[in-house]
Amino acid sequence: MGKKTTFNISKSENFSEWYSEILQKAEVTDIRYGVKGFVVIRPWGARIIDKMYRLYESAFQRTGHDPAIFPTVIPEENFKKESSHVKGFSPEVFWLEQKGDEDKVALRPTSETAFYQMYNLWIRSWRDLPYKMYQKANIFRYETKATRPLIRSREFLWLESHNAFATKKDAEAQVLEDIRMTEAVMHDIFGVPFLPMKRPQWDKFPGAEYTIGSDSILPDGKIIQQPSTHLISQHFSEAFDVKYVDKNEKERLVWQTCYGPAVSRILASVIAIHGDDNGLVIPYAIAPSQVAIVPILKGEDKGDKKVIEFAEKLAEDLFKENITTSLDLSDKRPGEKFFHWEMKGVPFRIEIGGREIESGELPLFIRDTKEKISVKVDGIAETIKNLGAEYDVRLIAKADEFFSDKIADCKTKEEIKKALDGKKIARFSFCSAEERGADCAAFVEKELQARVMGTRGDKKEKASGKCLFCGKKAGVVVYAGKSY
RNA sequence: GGGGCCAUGGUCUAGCCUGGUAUGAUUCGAGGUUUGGGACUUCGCGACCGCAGUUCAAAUCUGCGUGGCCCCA
Repeated sequence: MGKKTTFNISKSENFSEWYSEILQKAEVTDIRYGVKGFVVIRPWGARIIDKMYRLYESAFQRTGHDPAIFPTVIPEENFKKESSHVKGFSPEVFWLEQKGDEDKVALRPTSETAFYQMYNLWIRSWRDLPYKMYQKANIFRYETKATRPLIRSREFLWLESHNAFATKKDAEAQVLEDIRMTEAVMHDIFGVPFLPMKRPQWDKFPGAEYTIGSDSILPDGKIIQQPSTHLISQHFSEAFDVKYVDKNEKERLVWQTCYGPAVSRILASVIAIHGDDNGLVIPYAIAPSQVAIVPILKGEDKGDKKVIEFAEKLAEDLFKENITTSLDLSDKRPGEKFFHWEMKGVPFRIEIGGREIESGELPLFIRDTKEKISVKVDGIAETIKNLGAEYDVRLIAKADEFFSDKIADCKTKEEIKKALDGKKIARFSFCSAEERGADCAAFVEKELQARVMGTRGDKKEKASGKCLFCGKKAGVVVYAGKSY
């Protein structure tokens, strides 16, 4: 076996460089486009993203959301209607100057102010509610901090839902449904573990009553915010005058929520969490190619034609069963092909030579465990599907294990520091997640270079003792970590 | 928000201090020998980030711009 490794850098030793290198080597992205914060997503990455979108969209539709496609630009007037929203987003908006007297327009940094203008027209009666709609969109934010491909780009790919309800209770139930959707898709399919964190008041979405973000962690111990859901209550319905007539013929403002999973950023987590020093490891459910077929060729005169025919038929049969394959007929040597498809993160590899045609047994290599087993040609599609399901269960379990180990309970500042230095998330008692806790949070940032992520959004955790920073009675249990 | 480092064929890299024909590997294309875990070989294509300045002469020195990476807040 060759001594060469695929990467110069190991993921555990230097995640940052490993990440840059894997994106390039596996042809996921290309950073040479030449505009800061904008990257090209190459076919291998685009195919993963395509599958992720399909799965996420089907989850939206199953939960009663309708698709829509809104313009990329937002009129300046709309954008400015909700005051805290303007204030929060203004610094990162790309503005487009138009010709002549036409008003300037914003490249959407999020689309509340696009949707709600129309909701004002579309929502008339209690019969229209709940009103649940989503779109697949490119979003533009002028990030000033260091940009990283997929992790923090100035243009990213996401889905955003904007929902309207008759009551606050209904809206709050939607927030919980959003968290369940994150669990069902991002965790249960893509294998990205997270904590639903209710953001402190000083860190909520501009225009929201409260925000629940899904925080995941990368191998370097840094927190990455994944989908967030927001109860925006009536802040926008007031600004955009989105009203309905209730059963008693009274006009009422709707209660609203919004939710935004960034698919391109989730891909960053997928790559970071599952990948290893041999390259990508992609869950079976979203792998661009689920099986690589490598024919072992020995020369025209030694039956290559039969081997190729056999391999082509196998690819065809698997295709009919909705299993995507890559049949590698290039003239590289087998060993090189093996390494190539491993690096690309294809879950399974099948080798086919004269021996296999004789025996009807195919060697099947499994990417994550790197073991080679033997499978029968008969019923192979079924076998692969079963192995694929097991494959994903294994990846998710491994990711969960990695994640569960990352939360450290801390009783002193020193313990918090130790947790953070050990690339972990610190959990500790804290005075308050309301505005009055902001000073202590600023202290955490300054002294520990960490961000208070918030309190659990899915359950209550009981605080005890005093806040470690101001000494007042602790009211909440918060989580803090180094942030991207 | 502040600071540092860097930019040479597709990729990685030598040369830069001390200005004068740009090094090597890999990739890519063509051929041959090969093919059950990264083969070998011959030939070929291909580069000094942009603009300005200094100079007889700039990859090399200076300034500005653009892009990338890292550290700190």
